[in-house]
Amino acid sequence: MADSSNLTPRARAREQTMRDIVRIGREHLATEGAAALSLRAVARDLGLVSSAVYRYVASRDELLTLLVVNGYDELGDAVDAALEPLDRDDHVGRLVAIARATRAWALAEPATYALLFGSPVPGYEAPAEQTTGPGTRVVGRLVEVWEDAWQAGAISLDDAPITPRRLSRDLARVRKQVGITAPDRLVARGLFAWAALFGCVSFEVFGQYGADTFTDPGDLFEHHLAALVEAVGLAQQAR
Amino acid sequence: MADSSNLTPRARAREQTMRDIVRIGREHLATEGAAALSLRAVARDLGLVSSAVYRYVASRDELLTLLVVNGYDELGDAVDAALEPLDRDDHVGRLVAIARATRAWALAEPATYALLFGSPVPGYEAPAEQTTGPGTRVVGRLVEVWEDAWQAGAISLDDAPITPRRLSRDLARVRKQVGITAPDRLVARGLFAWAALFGCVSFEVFGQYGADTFTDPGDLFEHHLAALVEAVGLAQQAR
DNA sequence: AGGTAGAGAGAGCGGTGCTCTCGTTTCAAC
DNA sequence: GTTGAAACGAGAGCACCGCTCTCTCTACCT
Repeated sequence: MADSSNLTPRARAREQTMRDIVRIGREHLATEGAAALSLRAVARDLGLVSSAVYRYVASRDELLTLLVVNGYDELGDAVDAALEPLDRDDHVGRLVAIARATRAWALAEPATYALLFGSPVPGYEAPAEQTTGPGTRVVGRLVEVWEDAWQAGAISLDDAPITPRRLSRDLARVRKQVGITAPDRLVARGLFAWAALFGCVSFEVFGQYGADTFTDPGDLFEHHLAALVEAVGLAQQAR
Repeated sequence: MADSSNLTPRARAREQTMRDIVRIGREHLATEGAAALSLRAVARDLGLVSSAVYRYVASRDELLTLLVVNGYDELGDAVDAALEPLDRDDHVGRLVAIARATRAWALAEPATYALLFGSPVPGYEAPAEQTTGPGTRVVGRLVEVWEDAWQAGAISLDDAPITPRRLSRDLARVRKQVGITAPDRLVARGLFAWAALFGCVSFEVFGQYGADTFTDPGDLFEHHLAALVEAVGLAQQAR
C-alpha cells in the first residue's frame, strides 16, 4: 500500500501532482485520443508551465506508459469485480463475465481501450517490464477458467495432437510459465478465445459495423459470446 | 478507367502529382505510422513547399482518407487474387483463403492495416460515402462464401431462432441490403467469423502476444483458423 | 545555519497543420 | 493571337507541439 503518512510535505505534494497528471492525462485521452495527447495541454490544465511537468514525467511517452498501466489495472479490476460473485465451478459463467466486463469497460473507456489494444502509437513502444504484468491480468483470468474447467472435466476436447512441433513447444513453454496442466490444444483454444473476444470488442468500439447497422450492438455481442462459448468447448448455454 | 489521354498537360501533371502524394504518403505511413503522417514531410519528399500540397489535398485528414481508400482497395485486391483460383463450391478453402490473404496483407502493411482496422485516428472520421464501398469488399467475399455454402447445404446449423427480435430485425435489413437468402443465424455467424478473424490478425499485427512468445505466429494462426472454420459450421478440415 | 536538491518560470529550438498573399504559368474563351 | 481567369508554387506567418536549458526560489537534510 502506498502510504502517504510520515512523508515530507514536498513528497506528498509530489505524489498529489503525479496523480493529477495521470487524471488529467486520462481526461485528455478520453476527449482527444492518444495521438493528440499533449503534455503542454496537461500542463495548462494543471496550472503549470509546460517545462515544469518534465520534473514529474520524463517525456510524453512516459506519460503514455503511465496511462497504459493505469488502463490495464482498471480493466483488470473491472474483470475481477465481475468475477467475484461467481462460483469457481461456473466455468461458462466466468468466461461470459470476463467477456461482458471487458466489453463494458471498453465501451466506457474507448480511448484507453484503443491505447491498450488498438494500433500502436507510432514511435512509442510500451516498456515490457512495466506493462506485461498488468497487461496479462485478463488473459490470466481466462487461463484460470480453462484450467479449472479442464480439471473438472467440464470441457470437451478431441485428442488430435497439435501441429507443428514448434507450436507445441511454444505452447509448452507458455503452460510452464503460467503453471497450468491443461493440454496444448486447450491453451491454443484459450488464445483463440482471447483473440476472438477482443476482435468482437474492437469491431464494436472502433466502429467497424457502421454507425446505424444495429440498434443495440449488445445483442450481437451476446450472440457472438454464445458462439465463442460453443467454439471453445464449454458446451453449456451462455444465459 | 481513368484515362489520361486527351487531357491538358496541366491536368496530367496534376494526376501525376496526386499519385505521387498518395505514394509518398503510403511510404511515410509504413515507416512512421498514421498519427505521425506529416503533410510537410510529404511535401519535402515531393520537392514542394508545404503550402503547395494544399492545392491537391485539402487537409491532412483528406490525405488520410485517400490512404484509407487505397488500403481497402489493396486488401480487397489481395483477397480477390487469393480467391481467384478456387472452385466456387470449395467453401472451406475460400474462407481459409480469405483469412490467410488478410493476415498476409496485414503483416506486409501493418501501418495501413492499423489505419483501417485499428484505433480510429483522433479527430478524424473517415467519410462513409468514400470508404464504405471499398471497406466492405472483404466482408462481402465472406458473405458470398456463406451464401454459397448455405445454398449448397454444406453448412450445419441448428434451428434455434435468433434473439432478441430487434437483432433479427437488424439482421433482416442487412440480408436485404446485400441480397442473401441465408438465415439470420448464419449471417450472425458470419459476422462473428469476421470479427474473430480480425481479432486474430490484430493481435498478431499489434503485438499483443509479446515479441518472442511464438517462433512462428503463423502456426498459431493456422490453429485459430481451424477453430474458426469449426465454430462457424463448415465442418471440413482446413488443410 | 548552510549547502543541496527539488520545483516552477521563461526563453528558445525545430517541428507540426494550416492560412494568406504574392508572382508566375497555363489554359480557354473571344 | 490576345487577354483574362484559373491553377500553381513560394514564402511568410500563426498557433500549436515535444523537449532543453537556464534562471530563481524554497523546502529539506545534515
